Amino acid sequence: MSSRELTTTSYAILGLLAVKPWATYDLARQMTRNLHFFWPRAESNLYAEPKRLVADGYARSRREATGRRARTVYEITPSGRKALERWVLEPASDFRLEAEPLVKLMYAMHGTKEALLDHLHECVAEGEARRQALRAIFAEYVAGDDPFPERVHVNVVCYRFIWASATALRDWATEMIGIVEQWPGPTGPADREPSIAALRELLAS
Amino acid sequence: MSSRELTTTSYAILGLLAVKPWATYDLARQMTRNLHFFWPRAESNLYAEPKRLVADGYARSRREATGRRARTVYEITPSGRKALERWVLEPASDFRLEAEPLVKLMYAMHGTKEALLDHLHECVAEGEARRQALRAIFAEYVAGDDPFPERVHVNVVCYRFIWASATALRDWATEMIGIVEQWPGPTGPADREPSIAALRELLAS
DNA sequence: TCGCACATGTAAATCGTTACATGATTAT
DNA sequence: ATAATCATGTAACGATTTACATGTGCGA
Repeated sequence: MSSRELTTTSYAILGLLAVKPWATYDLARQMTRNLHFFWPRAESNLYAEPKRLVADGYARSRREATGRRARTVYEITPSGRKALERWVLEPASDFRLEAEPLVKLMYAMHGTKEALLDHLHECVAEGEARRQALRAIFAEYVAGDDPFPERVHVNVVCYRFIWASATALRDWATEMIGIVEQWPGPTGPADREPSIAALRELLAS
Repeated sequence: MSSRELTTTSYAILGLLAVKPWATYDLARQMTRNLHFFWPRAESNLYAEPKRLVADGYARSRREATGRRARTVYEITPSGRKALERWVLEPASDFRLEAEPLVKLMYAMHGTKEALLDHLHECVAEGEARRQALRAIFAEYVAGDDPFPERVHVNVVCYRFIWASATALRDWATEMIGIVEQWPGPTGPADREPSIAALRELLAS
């Protein structure tokens, strides 16, 4: 009962526990599979978080044996359920995007045109990779293989956002590659007009 | 010369210093105005970072007076310039999105339908707000008011990504509102078919 | 002259990551 | 039998944030 403020990561785990009891490893699996797209956390952190939930009285743990091996299974408590319900009703904090590739792009003039294009190709690859990962998940749903049918509709709402983001990333990068390829170098074209024209077009949209 | 590894935030500041010398406050301004979209950091951190750059020999500081008031102006060193050039050539780390609203959506079934819709409306608002902020910036560029014309083309490449993301966010949330409004409650429709159909459509695209 | 926004930080707390560690299981 | 990878952590470090602190200039 250390009564600290729970973090979003805590609630992410707690939300999983609200569905059913999980072993730590499966919690981590589930997190990296689903929430990783919009709440990425290191695995070690996922192993630590349930312990904190127990310390705060939001979860209970019990030891089980799988074969020769001990595993800890966590289960949500009524108090945990209440905390979760309270939390989802509160307003959420803003989206937060950290995009190092964009920072590098921003300072691309201090590098080479090839490096600039490399970064953009990386963006295309990342967008494409996410779409692939999502395709695999979607296929399971379509095949009826999803473990929690009662959650399908909410999950799909989330997935559609990730899909849209990944697609936007890929398409943007693809278009930018076409443009940058025509620059004489990373310092760009002497003429600012095409860039300004692009902005004018966005303003009109 | 503490020779620690620089962080992305260090390079973000360093990149600004590569353009011209800045006072701390103006650095912070510039960061919140431009880079905040894809590299958000607390202001206090932005005040601390230049000091670290000086300690590492990547920047020099000098005191100036504006009226009665002292201000510290930072300037990049040749060593700093070299570090920056090296950095932009290295591969970038992945995009990282942290979206608490989506986490709350994911566990929306433990709340009310109104809360769910509130979160979605917040998403629309956030997308719209970003578009507005960008519009203001674009207008300056179009009017020819931008301070660093030689950087226009790279900046526009970045802006176009932010614009696309903000638009995708807004459009997704708008569409989801339409769908969720027809649910009987946060536990969603009894029928999973519409959700699955949406996935099928995405798979085909 | 009162208050508010500007301008510039500092100190402490903390969430999270990196790097390591180790036994168990499975494939070759 | 060996290697790989699964499963489960721990400990230390550190970047960043939160909360505080403080003086300045300006508008009403």
